Amino acid sequence: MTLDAFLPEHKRTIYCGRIRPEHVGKEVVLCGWVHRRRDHGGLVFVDLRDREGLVQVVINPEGSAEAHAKADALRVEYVLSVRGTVRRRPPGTENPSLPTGDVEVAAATLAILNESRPIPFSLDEDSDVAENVRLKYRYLDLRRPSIQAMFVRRARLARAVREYFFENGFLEVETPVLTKSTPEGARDYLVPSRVNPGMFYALPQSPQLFKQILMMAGYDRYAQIVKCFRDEDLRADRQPEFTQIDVEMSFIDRDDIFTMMEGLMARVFREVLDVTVARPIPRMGYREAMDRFGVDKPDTRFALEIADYTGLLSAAGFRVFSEIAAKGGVIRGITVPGLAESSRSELAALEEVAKIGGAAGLAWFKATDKGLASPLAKFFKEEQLAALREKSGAKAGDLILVVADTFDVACASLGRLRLHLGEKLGMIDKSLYHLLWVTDFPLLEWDKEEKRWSAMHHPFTAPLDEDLPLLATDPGSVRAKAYDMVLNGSEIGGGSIRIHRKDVQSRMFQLLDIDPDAARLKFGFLLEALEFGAPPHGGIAFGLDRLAMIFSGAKSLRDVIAFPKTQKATCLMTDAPSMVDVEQLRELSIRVTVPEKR
RNA sequence: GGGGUGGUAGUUAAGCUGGUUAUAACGCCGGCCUGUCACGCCGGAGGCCGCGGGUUCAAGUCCCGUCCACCCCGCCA
Repeated sequence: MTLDAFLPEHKRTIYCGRIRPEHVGKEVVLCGWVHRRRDHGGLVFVDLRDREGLVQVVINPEGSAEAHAKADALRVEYVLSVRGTVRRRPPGTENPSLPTGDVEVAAATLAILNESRPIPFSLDEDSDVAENVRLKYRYLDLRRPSIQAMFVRRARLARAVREYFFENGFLEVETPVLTKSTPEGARDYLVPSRVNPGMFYALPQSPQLFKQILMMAGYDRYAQIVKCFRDEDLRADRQPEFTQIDVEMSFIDRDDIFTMMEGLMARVFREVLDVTVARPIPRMGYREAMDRFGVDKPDTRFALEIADYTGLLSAAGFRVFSEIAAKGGVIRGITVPGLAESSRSELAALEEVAKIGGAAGLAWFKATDKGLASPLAKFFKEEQLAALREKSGAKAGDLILVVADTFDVACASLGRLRLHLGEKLGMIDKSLYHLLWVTDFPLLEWDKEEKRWSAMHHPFTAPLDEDLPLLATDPGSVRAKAYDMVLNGSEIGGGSIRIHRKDVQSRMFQLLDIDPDAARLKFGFLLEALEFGAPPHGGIAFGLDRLAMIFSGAKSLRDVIAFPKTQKATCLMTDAPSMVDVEQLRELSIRVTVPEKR
């Protein structure tokens, strides 16, 4: 078949999805894809689709014999330009499920600008297609209206962010993508330097050091929407390249960051979702979050909080419990409403959930009219059981689930169990958006494998002033001026007030067991900059992709990234990564040590 | 590195304890059809059952290995 050339008269005058009764009588030119064709032999209906939606085009042999002759060849996803007149649909043929359903376009001329092979999967919204197929033909998947809606929303989000920072006097400064590999943190993506054989750049895990340097350079308020790269294993909410809303400010303390960022949240929630954010956003200490919810990013849309029974259940009775308590462990539990009738297998399933968090087992107590029923009941005194029931607040019909283990394991297991049950029992109101600041994170955490302290946030995070003396005596209990923003149980941002004094920074490196020579080699420029008048400063970075994901109700980051990577960090559309020419490698002074497959 | 789920036509799935020619729906191709909108009606084509090996008279089905996709743990300052 011969295709029509794209002539000036084929240029669009209006989007398909924008046509309304107010356009009745007007001549329009539409450009779009054939979403569906209904050929009645005589009359042909074509649903023409573009970015803004779809509209029904009617091709009548009596109206335009030429257009009708062409219509016979039309297939799904052919690209058309249609000139025609908007008219009201005959009474009784309106389609109320379509925004354009009261009108249709009567085609006068029709240009077939391109044809399409039969598409490998249906673009219908209700068709459920395997993700690997969708990702291979990502350009087709991206045509789906619901996917396009996500990218429209994401673009609106990014625009709101830029406008907010612009209005508040922030400067957008670009930072390098080819930069220096730094120790600590995630694995780097490396880029070989051809002109410096044997040497490598790293792609930034974040522009952390550059934004701090910008503060030292006097740029005061910086914000950038920027790509970051981390070579770690993927998850539904983790991609190797992702986008941060990166922010840094000078001459500020934590409250200034909170206030400014609460303004940002209010702005984007208003612009993207038309939701009002209640300010100030609640704050919770890290320790409280762990105690009450078992995680540092609590979903506060529902209760089901964790209670501590260490004192209560370790005293005499059950030896497993008392031994764990004696070793410094904890005995904690959650009280689940209405689950006392759970079967053996249902309880076993809950135990499996707890085990993912590391728990060795899950104890349970069923609250009845008479008291607490449990295989463990015989190990405890009547008063203990009564006290447990009292403290748990369990009513008849409720189920108390108990984990006894180290603090970390108990938190991980019960936190996971809590989310699992909250979801399963429909305790989460999905229409809610709960924002929360989590503050006072530990400065350091003990790295069991390397047997040394490592920075929980990053090595440039300032300790709380009142905890400074503890640096020498009890580093593990030092809290940091670090904070995360949590939305519905998801970490959407995190930051800190930075160290701006060289002596404190040097002590930090000392604690982290980074010797002065190594520190100079890796961060020499930062340490030196600290000697030339570094202002007090701090900042934060938000995960733009994660925000877009939550705003769209997506289950995976891949849904809100136009060209995402698979779990093995490959791109099914381009087939990246791939082998390169030997000559390319020679130029880069690189030899590959992987044996060739077959 | 580890645990789990899945892989059968272009797509989505069925195929039980191994047993004639591997089913269905949608899509595709041909024909008919002037008010449909998941249009309808008639006819047709379409398969390396992910890949490799094994057990067996016989494997889509059982066993071993492997690849791919997804979820999770570790990892992610």
